[in-house]
Amino acid sequence: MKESYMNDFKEALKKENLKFTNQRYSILKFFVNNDGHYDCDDIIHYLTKNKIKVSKATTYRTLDLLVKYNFCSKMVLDDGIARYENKIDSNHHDHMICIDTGKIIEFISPEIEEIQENIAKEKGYEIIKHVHQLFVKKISKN
Amino acid sequence: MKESYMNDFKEALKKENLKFTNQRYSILKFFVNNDGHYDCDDIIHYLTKNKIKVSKATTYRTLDLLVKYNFCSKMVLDDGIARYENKIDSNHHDHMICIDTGKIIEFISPEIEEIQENIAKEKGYEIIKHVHQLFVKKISKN
DNA sequence: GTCAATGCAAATTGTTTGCAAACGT
DNA sequence: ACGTTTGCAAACAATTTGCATTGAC
Repeated sequence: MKESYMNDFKEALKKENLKFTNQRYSILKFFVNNDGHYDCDDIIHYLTKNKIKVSKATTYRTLDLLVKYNFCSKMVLDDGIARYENKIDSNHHDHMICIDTGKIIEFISPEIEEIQENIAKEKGYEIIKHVHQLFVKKISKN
Repeated sequence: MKESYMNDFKEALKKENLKFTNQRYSILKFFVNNDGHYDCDDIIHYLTKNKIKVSKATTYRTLDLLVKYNFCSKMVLDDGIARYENKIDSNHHDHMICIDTGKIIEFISPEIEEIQENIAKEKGYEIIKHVHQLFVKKISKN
């Protein structure tokens, strides 16, 4: 299970008629090794620090591919910056974002998942993906 | 109730030491008269058609103000474009977005609202705002 | 008349694209 | 050797900002 993503990745590349390159591989591995939410620059800085040369252009092009094949997911907050996170062997979850610290906490609620499925179904739709973010503040103890 | 937003608006302006101008007023009125989700250009086109001159700069500056004082809300989808909608005397709701047509359907679920409140509370947080979007596709009848 | 608001155009920022050089097969 | 990928720099698009002019009070 730990290695199967490599085969999946190679299959995805084949399906798109793309070649296996060090940059593509390194970006994929970045997500396997790093849990959390990163923007394009985060990824480039990390890879550069690890002596892997990769440009913005290639990073964005690869991220699109990874999103398309469900290796990671994209989210855009109100600041307009796209952030990406690992989706490989990580279960689905949603996000609580602390508006003071920026800390991101993951949560999952099967009840909510079920209710929203039903809401969509009632209107004649099926859910392809969803975004559920709670912007929160620590409760003060006063 | 229909007019109270004007007083609220004037109070907000006073609180920010800002003047009541035709541009600010017109953008506020735009939201009162138009239900739906609009980006900056939509608003400018509408106002221009109605013989009101307003620039991008002013529109963005005013939208920030309206969001800050809860006259409207901002949402940014994966395309990175900010869309705004009326929040005055319109009840809270979330969004289903058809990925084929772009159509936006509103929904509300008190159960979900309650569950998410509890999730936040359990982690010691209170919800300031939230984003809940279902990206959907029409169910085909095959 | 004073100081803030506006509109314009320039600047900024995140992302995308065209193209010559480098790389995978 | 071939066609693809890369990195760079230029192009783009949404948003923000600086500044001279206009407008609210």
